[in-house]
Amino acid sequence: MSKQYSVKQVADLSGITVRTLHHYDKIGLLKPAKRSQKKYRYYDEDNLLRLQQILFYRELDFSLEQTRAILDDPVFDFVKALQTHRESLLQRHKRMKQLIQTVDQTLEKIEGDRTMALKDKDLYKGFDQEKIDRWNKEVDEKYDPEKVAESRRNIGKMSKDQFKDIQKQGDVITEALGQLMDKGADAPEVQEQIKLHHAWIENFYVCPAEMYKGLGQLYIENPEFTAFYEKFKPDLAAFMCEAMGYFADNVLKD
Amino acid sequence: MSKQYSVKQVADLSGITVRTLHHYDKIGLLKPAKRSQKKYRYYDEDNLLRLQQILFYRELDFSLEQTRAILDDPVFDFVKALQTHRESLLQRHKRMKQLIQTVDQTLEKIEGDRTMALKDKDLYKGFDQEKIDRWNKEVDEKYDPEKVAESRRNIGKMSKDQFKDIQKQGDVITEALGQLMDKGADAPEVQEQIKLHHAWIENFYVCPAEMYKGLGQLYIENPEFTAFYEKFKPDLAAFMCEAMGYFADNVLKD
DNA sequence: TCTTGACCCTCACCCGGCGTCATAGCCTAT
DNA sequence: ATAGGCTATGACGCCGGGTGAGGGTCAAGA
Repeated sequence: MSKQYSVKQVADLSGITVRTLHHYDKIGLLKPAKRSQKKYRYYDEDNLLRLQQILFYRELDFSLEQTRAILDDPVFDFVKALQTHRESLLQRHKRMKQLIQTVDQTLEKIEGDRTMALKDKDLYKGFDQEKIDRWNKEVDEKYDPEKVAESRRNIGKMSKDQFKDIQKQGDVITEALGQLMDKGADAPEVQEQIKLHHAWIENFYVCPAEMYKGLGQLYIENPEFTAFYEKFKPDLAAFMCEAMGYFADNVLKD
Repeated sequence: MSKQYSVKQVADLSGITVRTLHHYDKIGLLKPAKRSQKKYRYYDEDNLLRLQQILFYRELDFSLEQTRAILDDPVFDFVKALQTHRESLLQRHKRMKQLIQTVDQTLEKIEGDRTMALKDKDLYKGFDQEKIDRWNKEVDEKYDPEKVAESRRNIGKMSKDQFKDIQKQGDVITEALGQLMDKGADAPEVQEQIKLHHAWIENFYVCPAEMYKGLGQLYIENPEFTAFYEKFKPDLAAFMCEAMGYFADNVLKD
């Protein structure tokens, strides 16, 4: 009599979960060799072999149904199944490439918007292109990559509740700024809120003066952002941009 | 008052289904601007704009939840969302490449098995490598690509019932051969079943003598196939291989 | 012998992104 | 009035399991 294995043992040996074994049993993909009186599942060596094959095809992204078809009758077009599958993989591979390109283009466009804001709008006469380039470099080098990476990880780890909280905080600040639009962008009340806003932004990334200015420009250059702020109040985006510029120049002024 | 659009109109304009609009409404991703007394949904231009953005992110394979987060608060890390997403796309892209390579290797290995069967096993002394190569070419050219492609399409179109029927036919034939293992591989009864087997194989692909021989070899060389036939009877794979060889030489003999 | 803790079972709901009914109400044209 | 084309809601289904709940089983130690 050959060895027999419990669900847990098989799970541990193969690195899948017990639940998955239950699932494979239920859908008839891998039935245990024996069931004890008490309904315990016991697997034999053949079962393990079959499981290996199942996992092999799973690795290759075959569906469980396809896998079953192949294992139960490999003659039925084993090679062609592989070839067909290869085709579909190739398809998806191409798609991924396209998606990445599109994302890249979008990123470039946004980055372009920001640079444009700095370059063409003639708002920063004191900074020539060389300085801007140097600043870009500095941001890359100065803000310790480890810290940046860490803050990213933090964001990834944020719970949904934390996420919501922070979103609400942002909304409160924006709302407050909306109420202050009759004041000038340099009014103390406004600047107080902007200070909060800047602190809020720094929840997400280190944001020195020039970057904060750039962000303000982005608010009026990029429709996504503009639309968002217009929902609070008409022209809020422009107002914020101005207030943020003032704050960057007079308070942050790195 | 700006124009308003019914579900159907929006669906037709944007190329998605009405159901999808219902779904987006339910999950709060895209709420219609108005609901009539009778609960009919009416969308306005802003809704259409938002839908465009939703579809943009959908194109990029963002989840609806991510999309909602981005559209409802683009400030919350719009750029980083893109970058993170780019990472995950890149990951998947790499994975696809790997999968394709693995499939290719598997295909090569199988092809290798078959070639080995023809080349090393010294079973075909009459055919030198050159002839084998020529045969490979001929198969590629002779069997009208259109027909091959068509048969592939047919297999793809096969209903599940047809599929099952054909699988059963194959099992019946194999079973019958299992019962005949006490006869010689060249016995008339055996050869009769093998004839059926060959006809059955040609359901899937044109299978001239040499290919049929190769297939027989594959049955004993490739564990997938061997295991399958061993489940019917021990040594059935070897028996079939022999009988198939005999049939190829004496009946098909292209 | 009894208890503990690790293991096992089944049942059943959950995720995403909708497709696909079923059932019923509404609107318009003939 | 009747047909057909639109609309609504609600519920189940798909895939590949995750994640319990609620209860039974087993071996080892006190």
